[in-house]
Amino acid sequence: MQSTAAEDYVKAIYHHTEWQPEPITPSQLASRLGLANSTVTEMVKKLAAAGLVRHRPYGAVELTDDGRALAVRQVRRHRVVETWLVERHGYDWDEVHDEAEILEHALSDRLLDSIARSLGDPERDPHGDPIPAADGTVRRPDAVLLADAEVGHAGAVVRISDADPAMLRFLAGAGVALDARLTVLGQKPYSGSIQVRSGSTTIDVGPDVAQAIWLAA
Amino acid sequence: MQSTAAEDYVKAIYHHTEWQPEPITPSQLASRLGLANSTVTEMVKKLAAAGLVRHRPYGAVELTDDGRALAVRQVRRHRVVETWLVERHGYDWDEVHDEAEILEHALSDRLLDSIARSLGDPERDPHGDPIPAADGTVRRPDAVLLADAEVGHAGAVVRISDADPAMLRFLAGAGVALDARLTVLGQKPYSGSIQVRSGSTTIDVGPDVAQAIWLAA
DNA sequence: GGCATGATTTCGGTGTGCCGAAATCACAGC
DNA sequence: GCTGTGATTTCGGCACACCGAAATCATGCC
Ligand SMILES: [Mn+2]
Ligand SMILES: [Mn+2]
Ligand SMILES: [Mn+2]
Ligand SMILES: [Mn+2]
Repeated sequence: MQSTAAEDYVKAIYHHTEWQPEPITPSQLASRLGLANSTVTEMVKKLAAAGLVRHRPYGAVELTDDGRALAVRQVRRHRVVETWLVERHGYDWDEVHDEAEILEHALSDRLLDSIARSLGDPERDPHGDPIPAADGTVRRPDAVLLADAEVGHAGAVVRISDADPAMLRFLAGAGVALDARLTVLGQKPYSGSIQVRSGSTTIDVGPDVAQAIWLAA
Repeated sequence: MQSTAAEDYVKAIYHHTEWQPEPITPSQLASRLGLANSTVTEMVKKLAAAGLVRHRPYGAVELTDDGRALAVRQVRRHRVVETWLVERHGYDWDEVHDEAEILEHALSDRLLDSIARSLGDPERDPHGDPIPAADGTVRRPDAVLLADAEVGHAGAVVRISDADPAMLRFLAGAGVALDARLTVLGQKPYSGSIQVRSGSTTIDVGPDVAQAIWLAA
């Protein structure tokens, strides 16, 4: 059991607990992967038999140590590829995900490490997600979700979720990029949106965006 | 019908007629792909239904124009990847084939063309095989198989078959590389081998090698 | 023209990863 | 404690790419 499907499953499970620590349910996993619940149930059973995942019937799904190791490896591959596409091939940060999703399964370890080295062994990808080292080491920066940040909090943008390419294009247009310094000004009453200052301009960001941006703590 | 399997089938068919023009039989195709004859019969039927291949029962298999176009595209991808691995990632010419065999199915056209451009749009791969242009144009150099070359013939090595990695290592050790100038000295009686001069040294090459090296005409 | 032979095709079957519909379960609210 | 509800699992089935064994065919030789 080391198919590209298995790689995507463990990566999705890992991803779910990377920035907030709650185990993932089968239906969450199914919707993240775009698959039917029944498909996920069956595959989870196989992953459990292969020792990559722990799962008691009707419960959540958690990675074993082996599963986590495979996931970390896969996350490294994905993010190295995304970084390479942006740095060396002129892709925008909203264009890299789909290509990386395929390529991550097709590169040998040797080639992937060679690409990483040629990029100077970067520690984060174009969206600020940490790139695990070849030995599996992960360093995650201290960060606060913009939605959870207190009024007055100021800090550099450390990570932006790459889940929605359209949002990434919007943010790039609004001047919000990695390392941009943001200050939380406050809530707009009844609007559900947060006012943020970026340089000399003020932006209103809705709840979706506030759930996608992480600031240095 | 545009699966990685289909891509490999049309590539194998194309390959067979690239340097000598005889149509390929199902069993030749099977042995080249490492598959059972029955598997190939079935797949050829599907390829024919998809318009990539012409085939009457019990006959040979030929590419249609569509099939040829797909094959040329695939050959380009394979050879660009091989070149990239050698030029940019320190692979030896006997190490690139397997990695390219997988990667060729995983790169988008955009990324492949970007890689090709970064290499200066090379016209041949590490083994001297011509790399088709993005528009499908192919230029094959005038060449003679060493086995067919007349005594006294002298010319640069233009192509070496990459089918046998061990042979490639042997040849590299013997100083036979792309563009090396060889002179055919003659046959060794009863040995089945051909004497060749490379620079100041003389080499005896057996029939396998003589079938693998092409000299400028 | 008949026949042996090897190539080719047909046939039944496998493993993987997926699906929708039906059955089952956990749990929250009463 | 019962029950309704939504989540989860089970079940039957499909597409793809593959296999070995059995049947069929084309051909070349007598
Ligand atoms: Mn991504
Ligand atoms: Mn993937
Ligand atoms: Mn291939
Ligand atoms: Mn080659």
